[in-house]
Amino acid sequence: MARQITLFDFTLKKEQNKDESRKEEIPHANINEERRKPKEWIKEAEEGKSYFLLQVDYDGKKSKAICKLYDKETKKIYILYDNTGHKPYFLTDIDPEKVNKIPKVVRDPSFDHLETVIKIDPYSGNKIKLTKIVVKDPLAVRRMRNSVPKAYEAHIKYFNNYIYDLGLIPGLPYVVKKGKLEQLRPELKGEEVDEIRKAFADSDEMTKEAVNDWIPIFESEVPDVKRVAIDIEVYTPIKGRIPDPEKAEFPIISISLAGNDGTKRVLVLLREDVNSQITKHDVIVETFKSERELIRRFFDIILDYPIILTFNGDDFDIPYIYYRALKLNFTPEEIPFDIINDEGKYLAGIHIDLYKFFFNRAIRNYAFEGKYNEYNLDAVATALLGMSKVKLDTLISFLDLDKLIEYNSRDAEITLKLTTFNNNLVWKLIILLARISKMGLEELTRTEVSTWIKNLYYWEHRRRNWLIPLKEEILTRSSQIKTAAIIKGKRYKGAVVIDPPAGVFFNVVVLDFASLYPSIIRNWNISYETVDVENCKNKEYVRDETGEVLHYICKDKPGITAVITGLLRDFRVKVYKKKAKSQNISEEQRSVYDVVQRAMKVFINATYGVFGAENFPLYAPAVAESVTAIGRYVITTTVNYCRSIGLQVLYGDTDSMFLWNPSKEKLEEIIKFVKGKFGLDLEVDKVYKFVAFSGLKKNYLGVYPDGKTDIKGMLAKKRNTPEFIKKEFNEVKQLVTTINSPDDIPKIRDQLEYKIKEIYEKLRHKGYNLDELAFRVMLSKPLESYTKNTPQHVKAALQLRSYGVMVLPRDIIMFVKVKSKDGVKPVQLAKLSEIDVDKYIDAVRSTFEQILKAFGINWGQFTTTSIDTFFNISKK
DNA sequence: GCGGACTGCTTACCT
DNA sequence: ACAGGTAAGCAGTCCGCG
Repeated sequence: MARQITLFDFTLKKEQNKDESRKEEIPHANINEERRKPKEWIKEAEEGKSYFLLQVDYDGKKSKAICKLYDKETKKIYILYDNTGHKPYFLTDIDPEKVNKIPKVVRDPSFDHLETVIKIDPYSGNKIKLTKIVVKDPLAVRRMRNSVPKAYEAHIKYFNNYIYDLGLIPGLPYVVKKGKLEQLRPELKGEEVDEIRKAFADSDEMTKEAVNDWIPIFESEVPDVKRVAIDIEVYTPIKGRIPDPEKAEFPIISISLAGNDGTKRVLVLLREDVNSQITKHDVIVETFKSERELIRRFFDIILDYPIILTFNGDDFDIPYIYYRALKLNFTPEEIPFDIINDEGKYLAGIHIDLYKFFFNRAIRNYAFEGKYNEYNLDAVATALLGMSKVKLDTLISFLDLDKLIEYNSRDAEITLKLTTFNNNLVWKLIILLARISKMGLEELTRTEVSTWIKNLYYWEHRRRNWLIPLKEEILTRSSQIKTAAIIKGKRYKGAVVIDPPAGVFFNVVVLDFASLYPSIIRNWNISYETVDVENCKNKEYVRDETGEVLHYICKDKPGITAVITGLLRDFRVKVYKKKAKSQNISEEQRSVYDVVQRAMKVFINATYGVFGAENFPLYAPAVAESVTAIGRYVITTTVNYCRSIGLQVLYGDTDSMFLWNPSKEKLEEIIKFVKGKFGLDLEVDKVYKFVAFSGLKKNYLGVYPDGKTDIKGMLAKKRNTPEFIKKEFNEVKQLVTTINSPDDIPKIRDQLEYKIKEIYEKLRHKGYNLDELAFRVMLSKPLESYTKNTPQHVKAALQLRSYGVMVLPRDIIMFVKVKSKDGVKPVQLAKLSEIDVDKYIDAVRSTFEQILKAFGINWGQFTTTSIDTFFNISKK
């Protein structure tokens, strides 16, 4: 979590040799293996009742898969043990007789039996015979898979394998019939079905077939599952030391709970060391004389909830509670938590750590469009809810109980709200993502988008009875790369960026290709099993913008990636984006459809990228390279066409074109051209009153007719730019938005000049405070890992550490530039008087130059001579 | 011993 | 562990220089 380091963040310098002390501190460090949880935390599901499937797990004691189901009526979670006799297995391409001769397989105590199965080869479409090695427990697969020459589908987690084989979809409603789960389909109105049919009228047969299966995923109701957010506060005698959960050496002084059933509760420990007077609160406050009683009460309350939400609970709250409870002599059987692989497991239901979910890059960029760029609770809540944590000017340990209750309860409230705001947007998003990826909630919220996509594709392979190919088998076909990346260390060439002029241009229309890469994947039938494959009758060559042939695509049958991406894209564009804007339905319904289209966007946009990612199990560099090559070909051809009909293309990046004052007719002409030539949709994305280009790529200020602005890439936008520069730039921006025609520009030039002189003077006179002057840079890794050089923020962090402050990865280091050996000092240790003013003038200069250049002003014109003149005058 | 040209590292952005 | 492209600022190195 990105912490803001405050002056209170001190820790003992002796922390270093903590390894030895740690071992003694954990009395239960080795009992993980034999620790057992005989208590039945969850009841079994009943025959004939309907439930929502939330997750599938493996129960080691019963050696069975278990489904975790939610009942809307009782608001409780139930489990259903597997009744189909499903067992773990993997596949191999040798005959059963040969497998029988491998002792490491057939002599293993967990070996069960062999079967011959028929699968379809994704490349040829032919049926192939394989031997299925069935075992009694999932760990046996790991032991055996290296004993056969080729082991297929041997790296899939058992519970996911179970989901694929039974065709389950987490997040959908099911009814228990004869002990098995049967999907309940939503009822659709006739016109809704018609609308969907229409959207896929021109699609291939394979897609049409699949559409029916996807409808429940998008249309089934999302249940508002009962859940509670929790947050704990721990007493810390030493300033700023973050308590170590495994040691759990300090008492839990307060636990807050906020439920979507209206619960607002704080359990607080009465203490001698602070004022324990408690006045009125809008939450229920329960006080405890002993910490043990407090924790016991906490366990009692949460057992009513099927879902627990935390913010960073995997790394802090849950393990702290767990180890602290053990320390207070709770037996493991009394604690409804367990810590497995750095995850806090809630044994009576499901625990979702929202920190991990909001940190997920795909969620940040595609679902929330970069609305937050720091990932602590305060930053995310401020950006999404407009609500922040209670500000403190002292340590938690010193707060009187009234303030502690207020602080603690706010955190739980915010955490809950992160899932309930905008009609449960985030909750619905999580469920939609679970349905699309076919993953249980706990795994989904803790993994990145490549895992989601992998799971979606594995599930789809199994549905078609396709054999999931080995990584090597894909790479023998689609690993050839033909282009060189511009950036050192990258594997292949990416997108085109057109060099923009510097200047102010009025009436700029931005056209962009609607989901360019996904559309290319769909229209060109791109997939791992269609690019550069042997035995192909119907080939289409992939040419980039230079006309060079890079790869070929096989058109004999639809590619799985093209089908799935195309289906999601068409559902999104033709059905759900429209529904999200429809005036015929309620605001609440519209917001549901907006969530649906956002969830799709995540998968659609990330699909191209994963095929170029080495760790993705279906990694196929030729696939990724084909997509960008076709992208370059498409945009280059279109830009040339624009220019041929007399339009001025000012700028473009990947899939966009900035046109200067185009006529409606010509716009329509281009759109028609693109549709006809490529079958792609080109759309008017934005219309600017004017755009101020700095002359740099990915760097401009666009102003809309109503005065609203878009700033892209400019220094003034970057998080690490000091606040005072951002503030001053903002004022300049306000000035600039008032411009309505080229005639207004000279007046603005004078005002810009004056403004900069003002800043210059204020700097010289130390008119800004240290916080405003601070550069804020994130530490991306542990201090020791900066071995190649020592950047400034690392220097500042080192100073902090030698002063006794703990610094961790993802911390934001605030430092100022000073005239000293290092050239920097952390704000906490700096004085205003030692600021290196010249360095700040440089920073002001580079930030403002980006806008000045657009207005044709040269910094040197008025700074070197005229600023000095200005000062000579003002000094008089 | 020092400065300029250069490369590499790091961070933060854009699509 | 989705991708590549662009920019800024600094760290560090090499080279030349009586």
